[in-house]
Amino acid sequence: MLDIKFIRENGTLVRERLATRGAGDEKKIDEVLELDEKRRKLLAEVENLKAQRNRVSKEIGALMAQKKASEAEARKTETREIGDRITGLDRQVAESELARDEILLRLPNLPHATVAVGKTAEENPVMRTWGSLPHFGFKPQSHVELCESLKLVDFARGAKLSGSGFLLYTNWGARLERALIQFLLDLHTAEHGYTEVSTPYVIGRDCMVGVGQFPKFVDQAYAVQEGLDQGTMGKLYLLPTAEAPVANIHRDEILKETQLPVRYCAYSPCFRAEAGAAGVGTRGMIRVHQFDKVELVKIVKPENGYDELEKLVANAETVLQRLGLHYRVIMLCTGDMGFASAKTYDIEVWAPGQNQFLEVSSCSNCEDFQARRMSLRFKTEAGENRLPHILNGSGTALARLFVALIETHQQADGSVIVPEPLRPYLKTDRITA
RNA sequence: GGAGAGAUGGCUGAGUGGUUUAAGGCGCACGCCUGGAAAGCGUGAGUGGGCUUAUACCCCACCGGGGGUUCGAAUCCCCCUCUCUCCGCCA
Repeated sequence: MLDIKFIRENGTLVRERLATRGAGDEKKIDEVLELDEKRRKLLAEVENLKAQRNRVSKEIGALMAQKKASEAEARKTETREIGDRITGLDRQVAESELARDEILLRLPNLPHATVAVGKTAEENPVMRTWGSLPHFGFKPQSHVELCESLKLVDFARGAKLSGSGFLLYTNWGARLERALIQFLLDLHTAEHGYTEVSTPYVIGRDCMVGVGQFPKFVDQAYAVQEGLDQGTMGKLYLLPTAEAPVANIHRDEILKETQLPVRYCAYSPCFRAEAGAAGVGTRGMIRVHQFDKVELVKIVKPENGYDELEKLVANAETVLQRLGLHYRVIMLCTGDMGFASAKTYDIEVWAPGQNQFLEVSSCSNCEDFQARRMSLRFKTEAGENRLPHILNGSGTALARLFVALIETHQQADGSVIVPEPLRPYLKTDRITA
């Protein structure tokens, strides 16, 4: 959420920056300012009345204590009407506040000044590339073929259990998935200084609002209904990413400055309805309704936000380097950035069987956009409460990592060589049929 | 799922309609005292919002959340959430 005070004082700037996203959000600014103006006007009015009522009530109390009942009665009738006016104004204040926040909650974050301005993914600048295109002395198979021949994933039965977009990993496939999860968690905790957490997979509405998933993207979430009681319907959601619960761990708290930076990593499955994406890259494991991911979340002082973003990306890159996978880092341009982010780098890994790069990580600095939504602050040494920057990044998403890994390390005989760092977890150096 | 108890500031713990402007204690910060410290004494200290050049005044709101009664609610009434104890069920 953007700071209403900032919008008030920098209307032009806000409109310009929002316009670079190309979604027309800047048109909402006038309306927000109007509602805000209205709210503050009504608020001043009602607060004066409340001050007046407080004074008179106190006087009545004093009169009662002095046993001057009739005088007290007179003051009561005199002020009775103030209460009605207050009730009416209170309602109007609440209405304009609600209307204002309804818009504010749907306005995306302002892109950082260093973000490339552009409309679509075509305009995302490539920051760097690591490794090189793998060479094969044969025609590389796609992960779908490999999964079938090596019996790593049973696509048909996954669909039987839960519909298309759900995977049944089998035998070495299941073990490889588990090995990857453990490798990633060990890497980020032991070497990168993150504290591991394991969160509920079913989370409340407030978590979703806090990270900016709601109210705008409700239709992308799976809502959980407890039993058949309609009263509980829609109160809980399957998490779309561990970012949602993890970033909210300190919601409504004031951290001590010395606690920062906070660094968490968490494994979780991620559930995405992918409404409207039917038919887009649905074959195989590239776009599914449920996938595993290890997520990294940082809460840092604002002045360190962008240094920490670079480090976050580097932490995620380490994963691909260790696994010997060719990848590139791109910066999302203003038109392609996510709702809550001020600056995002995506890491894309090369998938030889697809002959394309696949997004396996998205690392963002959301600045204070989420912190404001969830009322997460920290107290400086000087005693001032400030909003921290909240960063998140995948470290990394698994289904696509799985794809790139088996496609890259496949051999002419149809087996897959297991990269060195995974061998202690998988207890084998080669996956064969 | 059933029965009961509870939710008050950083913590503890009073407060059942009006000097509560939330007592007292612990802890915290600063000052006095001291050679230094402890003890003692004094002062201060929450969150959000409005007004404002201002983190200065002043004002409003906040005692788990939401509604209601009243001139006035931490206190009375209704609904909800969470925690604890016991019982039942259960991996």
